[in-house]
Amino acid sequence: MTQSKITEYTIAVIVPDADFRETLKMLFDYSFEFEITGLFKKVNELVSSKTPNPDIVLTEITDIDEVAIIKKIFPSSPLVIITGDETGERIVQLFAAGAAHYIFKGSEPTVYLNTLKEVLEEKVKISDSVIKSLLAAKSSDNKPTPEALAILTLREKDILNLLAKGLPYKEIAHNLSISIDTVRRHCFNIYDKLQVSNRTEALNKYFGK
Amino acid sequence: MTQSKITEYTIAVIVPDADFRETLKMLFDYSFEFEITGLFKKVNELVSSKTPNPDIVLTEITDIDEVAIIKKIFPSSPLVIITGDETGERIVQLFAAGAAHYIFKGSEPTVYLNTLKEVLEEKVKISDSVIKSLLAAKSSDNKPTPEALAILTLREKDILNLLAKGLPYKEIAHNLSISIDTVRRHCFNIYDKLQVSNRTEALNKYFGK
DNA sequence: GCACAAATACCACTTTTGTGCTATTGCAAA
DNA sequence: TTTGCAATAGCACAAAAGTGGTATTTGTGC
Repeated sequence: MTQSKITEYTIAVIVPDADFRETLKMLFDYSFEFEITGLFKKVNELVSSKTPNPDIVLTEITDIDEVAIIKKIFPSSPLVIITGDETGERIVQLFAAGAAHYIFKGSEPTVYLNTLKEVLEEKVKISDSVIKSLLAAKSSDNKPTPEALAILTLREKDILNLLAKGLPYKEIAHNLSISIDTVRRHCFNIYDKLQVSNRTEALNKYFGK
Repeated sequence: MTQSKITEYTIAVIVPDADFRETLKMLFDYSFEFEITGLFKKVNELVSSKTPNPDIVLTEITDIDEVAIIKKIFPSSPLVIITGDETGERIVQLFAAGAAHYIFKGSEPTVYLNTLKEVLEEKVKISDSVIKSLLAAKSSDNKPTPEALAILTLREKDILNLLAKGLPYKEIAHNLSISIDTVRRHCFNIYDKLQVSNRTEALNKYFGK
């Protein structure tokens, strides 16, 4: 007596942990809706495989560039990330990298299945424009702190903006048509005022990290 | 001869400025897709009205508390905010208050119509959990460029993150319990891969300026 | 006119970085 | 099994950055 599945979605799973991977395999094997067409430990396994495009991809990988690679291999398959990161520091980047949704690792099996189905049925979707807006909004937080702005002179800000480009003293000097020693002097004064001891720290402090 | 509208969405508009409100009224009156079912100057006008739930709400109000009130009155209607120059923290807060999207005030009429349609048709939506994550992630926002991500090894990324703090070799070495020479080697390899010649340039390239 | 800050400049010195070599170990893919 | 890369480490030298001192010019405010 065979059991026929009603709505069957193909799913690719990339999960490093062996036990967890097996658990997920069982979950999908016993579900009526999903059929695993690819089960991988790491992204590079996926790279060298010739797995056909699944309807959806589920992965525990949270490294941004690896997520990007998965997205490159299956550009049209929605990508769901399993994460234990409660603070969600990386979540923005994960969405930016192409994730469609995410699931907390400790969630119940039904949460996994329901979230995946929701994503597939397009009930939840985040538009690129919204993501862009959010990222843009966040990056424009990188404005100088008021205190820092107040204590630096105009010229010091000029210098700082050139420091931000990674230019060496010599080029800053040439750029502003002043002597290298003057640039050094300005830098020294900047570090002194911001109470830091090198370029990177100064930039972090001035531009808000 | 009457003109029948094809897809007609109901829309509520809350805009303080009289001229602008009239402009929007005209825009929607002449559009085929929207029918204004509520036109208000302020939020308290909306409160005392008995306007039925519209398909979508458009408002110029950017005060977080008032936005929250609108959201309370029409909990199921997506809310689109018209904003002049709001950047940074504020936009994230607007999303947190329940906004589905926003439009810059100076935008072309078609931008208004298209954005509203996008919100309605694409089910553009951000879940609360994502908003919380975004708020939590805040300033610790580093978004490496995909190309840069692909070529750096895990260890090199470790190093880069410490470089970003402005730490000298010595402290990076101590931090990772490896020798200074190894740190120098990693840095050299990083610069080589990113095709830059110092820390600041590397950080700009990797973290997207 | 004088005081003061900002911008300029030079010198000397130390520390940190950046670059070019070589070389070993371990792991994973071909 | 061999090949290749990641990670480790050492050494030497050149280049740049950072720190201290002093000093001149210029413009603004009192």
